[in-house]
Amino acid sequence: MARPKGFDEAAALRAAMEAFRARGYEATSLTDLTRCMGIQKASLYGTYGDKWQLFLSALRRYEEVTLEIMEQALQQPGPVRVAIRDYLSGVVAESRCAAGGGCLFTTATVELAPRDPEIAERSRHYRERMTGVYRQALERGKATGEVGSAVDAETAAAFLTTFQYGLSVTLKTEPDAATVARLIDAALSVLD
Amino acid sequence: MARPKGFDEAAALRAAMEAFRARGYEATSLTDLTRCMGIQKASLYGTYGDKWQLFLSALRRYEEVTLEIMEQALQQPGPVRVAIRDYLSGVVAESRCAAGGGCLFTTATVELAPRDPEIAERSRHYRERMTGVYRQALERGKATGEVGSAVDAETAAAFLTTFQYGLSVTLKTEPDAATVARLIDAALSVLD
DNA sequence: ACAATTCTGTACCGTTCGGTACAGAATGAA
DNA sequence: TTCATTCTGTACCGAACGGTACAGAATTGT
Repeated sequence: MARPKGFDEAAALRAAMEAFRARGYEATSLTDLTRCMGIQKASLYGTYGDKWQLFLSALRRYEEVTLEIMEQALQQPGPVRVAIRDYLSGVVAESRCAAGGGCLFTTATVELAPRDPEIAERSRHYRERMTGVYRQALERGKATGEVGSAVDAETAAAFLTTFQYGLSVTLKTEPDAATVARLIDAALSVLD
Repeated sequence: MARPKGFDEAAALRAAMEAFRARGYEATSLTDLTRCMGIQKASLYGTYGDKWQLFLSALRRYEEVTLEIMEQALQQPGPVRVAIRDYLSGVVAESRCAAGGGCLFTTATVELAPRDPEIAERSRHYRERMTGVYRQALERGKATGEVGSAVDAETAAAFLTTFQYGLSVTLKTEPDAATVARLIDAALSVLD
């Protein structure tokens, strides 16, 4: 047929995702993207469409990847609180090693949701999925008696989602790991 | 001497602050600013300097205004938990009525802190001041026995600050007041 | 060899951006 | 009045942006 693509589509998309995570949508120029993705403009437009569609693709990928990680972490055997704490610690550590990382949905929500209904809708959808994963874990914890019976799983799950968003903002400027660990423990005391 | 300024400097700055709150720094163009501030470019540059300095001025003003409100709210007589809940409810309500509002520091932190050390520093400073106000209130609550003696005021205060940041992200897409109220109650259970 | 496709690289386009310059009207103090 | 200052309005600048076009090299199947 013809010459095959000379780059890894998934890897390039991952690189774009990292760039958007670090700098947001507007501040990430096409020059930034082509450089960090290791491809030329022509390849970018031919493969992903324009900048906006590339961003949406990165958002979709981020959603799938992070929710997969989250589900796996929270379904870990053992105490649910430990699973949640380890999961959040992992999020923190990952956000720290990826230079200027943080949650892509936090960035997208703050920067774009107020002026773009599609982003607002995707943001809502992501929040609901996250909350669902938390709720499932909390119900498991209530069944084993580990989580207090007075705790409403849906409310506590929504709380943890909101706390995680707050954490991703905090991580932009707070570098002290011990402080962050204490924050997580404080949040988990809601489950008493 | 000469013709006096024909507009209210403070009011114009407040208008700029609202614009930045709603759309962030990059997405707020000079055209947006001059329109919502009701002045011309020449007046803007003559009075506030360039766009960046105007943003810093808005940030400073936002810091003073919001911390003043927060201090007053948390020093209200009566139970501390009630004061905190009313304060957070007020933040939510205010963010809702100001179209596309939300916390200016949340926006600034997410959008600019990763690439601008000055914003990162100001963001840290603001966080510390907020945490300080919370801590003061919590220590008062511990003195009256209202807040559990097992609660560390500094940690709980930092937690509340982070939660408030999460709340400001949540408010970008979550319009249901009852849901938000439950989130606040859940967060306050940390003080048990 | 040939055709089809994708690559790299560069050049270019229209638009918008932040920022400046300037002309003329308005206003107030000396 | 006169002068200094600030206003409004418009026009303009250089730079950067997203996006397109195109030429030529490279790589595959037929």
